[in-house]
Amino acid sequence: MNQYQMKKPYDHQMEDFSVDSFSSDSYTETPSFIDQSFQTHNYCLQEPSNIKQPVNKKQLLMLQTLSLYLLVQDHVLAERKRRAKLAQRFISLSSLLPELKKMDKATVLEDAANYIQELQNHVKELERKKMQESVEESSGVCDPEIEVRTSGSSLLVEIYSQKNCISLLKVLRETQELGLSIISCSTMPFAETTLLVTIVTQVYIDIVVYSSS
Amino acid sequence: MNQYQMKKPYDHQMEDFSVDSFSSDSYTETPSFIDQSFQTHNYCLQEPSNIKQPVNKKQLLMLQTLSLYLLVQDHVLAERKRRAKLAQRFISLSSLLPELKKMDKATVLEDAANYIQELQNHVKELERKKMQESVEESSGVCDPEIEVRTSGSSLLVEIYSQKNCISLLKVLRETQELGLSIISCSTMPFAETTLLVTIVTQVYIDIVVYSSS
DNA sequence: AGGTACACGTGATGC
DNA sequence: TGCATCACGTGTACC
Repeated sequence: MNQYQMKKPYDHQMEDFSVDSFSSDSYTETPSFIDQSFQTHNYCLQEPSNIKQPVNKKQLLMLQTLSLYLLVQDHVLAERKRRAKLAQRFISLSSLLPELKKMDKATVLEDAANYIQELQNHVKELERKKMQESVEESSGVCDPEIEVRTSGSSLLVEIYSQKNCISLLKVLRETQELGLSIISCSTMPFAETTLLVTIVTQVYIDIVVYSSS
Repeated sequence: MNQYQMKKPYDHQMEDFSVDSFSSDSYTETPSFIDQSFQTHNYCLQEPSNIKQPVNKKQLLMLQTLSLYLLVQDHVLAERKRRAKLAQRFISLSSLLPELKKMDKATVLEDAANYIQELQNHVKELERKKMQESVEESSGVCDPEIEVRTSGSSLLVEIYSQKNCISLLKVLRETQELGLSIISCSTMPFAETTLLVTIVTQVYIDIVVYSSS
C-alpha cells in the first residue's frame, strides 16, 4: 500500500529524520572537522581571557565551514520534510481511488484525474435528472389554480393542475389535517395535459382557512 | 497555470530534452574526452589494417569511459522524461480542481483528495435520494391492486394504491389511449397512506383488454 | 533574509 | 539483463 515509504536507498530514511541515524552515507555523515570546531568553541568559553583574542585564520575558516554545514543540513532537512509530506499526500490520494493496481506516482495522478472527471460527470448527470424532476414537480405543485366555494359547513374545492402528477394523497391528507372531513373526491382529465380535482368537504371543527395564492 | 514547467534552475530544461541545448551546466556538458574518443574511433574505421591491433590502455580506458558516459546519459534522459510526465500529470490534475489558488504540488494532492471525497459524498447523497425516490415510485406503481368489472360496454376500474403519488393523469391518459371513454373518476384517501381510485369508462371501439396485473 | 518550492543528476531497487 | 521507478542531496528561484 505505501510503497512511498518503503524504499530506503541510503539506509537513513527515518520517520523523524534524526541526524543521529545517519551512518552509511558519505554525503551526509558528519565531517571530521565538526568535532574540532566544537572543541575549539568550548575551549574559548572555558577561558574568558582568550575571547577577545583574534581567532586565527584556521579557526575562522572552521567556524565559517561549520555554519555553512549547518545551513546545508537545514536545507537537507527541510527538503526531506517536504518529500515526506508529498509522499504522505500521495498515499492519502491513492487510498481514495478505486480499483488501483499499480501504485505508481504517475498512475496515481492519472487515475485521480480520470476519477475526478468520472465523478464530475456522474454528479452532473444526477443533478440534471434531479433538476428536471424538481422542475416538473414544482411546476406541478405551484401552478395549480385553486377555487373554493362554501355553503354552510360544506366546502367545495376545485384544483386545476397543469402538470402530470400532483400528489393527490398529500393534498387529501393535508385537507384532513386542516379539520376538513372529505365527503367525496373526483378527478377528471382535461385536454390531455391537465387534471381537474374536485373535493367536497365538511368542516367539523372551528377553523380559519387561509387562502395561499 | 503551469508553474511546473517554468522553473529553469540549470537553464537547460527543454521541452524536447535536446542534449544539444546543454550549455551552462558543468555536470551535464559533454566532457572533453568525448571528442578524443570519437576521433580515435573514426581513425580505426578509416584504417582497417589497424583494427586488429590491440588498443592501448589509454584508448581502452577512453572507450570504457565513453560507454559509461553514454549509459549515464541514457539514465539522465530517462529520468528527465519521467519527471516531465509527472509534471504533466500534475498540471492535468490541477486543472480539474475548483477554486485552486496555490498550485503547490502538495496542495494539488491535498485538494485533489479532498475534492474526490467531496464528490464521492455528493454522489452518494444524490444516489441515496434517487434510490429512495425510485423505491417509492416503483412501489407506488407496481404495488397497486387493480380490479376490473364489466357490464355490457361499461367498465369499472378500481385501483388500490399503497403509496403517496401515483400518476393519476398518466393512468387516465393511458385509459383513453386504450379506447376507453372516461365517464367518471373518483379518488378517496384511506387509512392515511393509501388511495382508492375508481374509474368508470365506456368502451367505444372494439378492443381487447389485456390484464397486466 | 530566511523559508518554501522546485528540477536536477545520481545511486539504488525491483521486476 | 535492461528498464522503470524511487528517494536522496543539491543548486536555484521566488517571496
